[in-house]
Amino acid sequence: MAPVTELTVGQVAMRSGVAVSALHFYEARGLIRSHRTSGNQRRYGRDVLRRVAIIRVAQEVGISLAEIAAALQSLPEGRTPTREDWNLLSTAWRDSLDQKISQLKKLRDGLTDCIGCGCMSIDKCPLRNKGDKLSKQGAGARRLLVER
Amino acid sequence: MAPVTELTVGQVAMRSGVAVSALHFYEARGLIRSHRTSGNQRRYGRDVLRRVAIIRVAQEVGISLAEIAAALQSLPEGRTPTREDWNLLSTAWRDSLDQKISQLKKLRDGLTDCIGCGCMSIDKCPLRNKGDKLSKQGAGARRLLVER
DNA sequence: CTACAAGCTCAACTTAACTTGAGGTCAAGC
DNA sequence: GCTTGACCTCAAGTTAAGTTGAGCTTGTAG
Repeated sequence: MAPVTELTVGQVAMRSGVAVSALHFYEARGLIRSHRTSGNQRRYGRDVLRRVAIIRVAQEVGISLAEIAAALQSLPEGRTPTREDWNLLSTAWRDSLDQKISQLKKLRDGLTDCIGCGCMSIDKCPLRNKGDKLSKQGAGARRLLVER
Repeated sequence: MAPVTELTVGQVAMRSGVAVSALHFYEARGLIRSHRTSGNQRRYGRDVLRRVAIIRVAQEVGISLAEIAAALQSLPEGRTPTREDWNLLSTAWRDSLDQKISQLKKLRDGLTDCIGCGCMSIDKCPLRNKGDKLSKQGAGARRLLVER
């Protein structure tokens, strides 16, 4: 099949809403890839748009570029991702996303519970109690957070 | 009523799992507060533990200290928060938390949908389509993200 | 009463994630 | 064929969120 139109860095920037400098940066970090024209300018395949979309959404919810990069490793470098490729990425991420979602819910509902239960002491707080298992199993850190 | 035991910075650090330096930092940023002994040492009320718990949980899900500080403004400085105080904080945050949760779900399920629908082009991706309303309403930025 | 762990302040360093700027190249329109 | 906007590289600056270290003070246990 005829190659779909390639995109310049400026076009990707415009379409994805990400600065050119950020795209350069992502490329340096291995999150996206381009090839070069004879004049050394970057050209991107269309799949870069979806990659950037995922990068931004993931970042927005507090996932670091390093983690995103790791997850994106499961996508192929050379070609447009297939259904199977997405499947790999999705399952690789599902756990950590589920975990983050449950943590957010806990924060949201935990606050509500604190109101409902009327507890004034941190020691009896339902938000706190979730972590108590943890506090017995290791150093002081991480309690109060959802179990990992 | 007799004042509940106050905590030193070291005790708060141990019980909350946060470094002493971080507590100093949070205080400098107005996220927590202490009073001083005659010897200029910090003393914290017990409510600081819950504050720190909330700070850490919120940070863990990608909320910045600035946002957390803003939310914590609704908690009283001088006394242990009442049910009413928590209520204010909770409702102030609920929207942004709900929004983040839905964004995370969109990321998680969006990936799955991409697999399910088999779409290979960003232009037809369900993850993408959510943002299309936005792309018509302003600059290029922010599309692909959940609407705010 | 003295040793020494725990505190204090302030400045400087660190990492992540970019942005800005300088100085130079490419390519599309007139 | 040249001008002008888009690109290129590389270095340095920026903001957030802390950490580390130096130099000095406090408070508690023996």
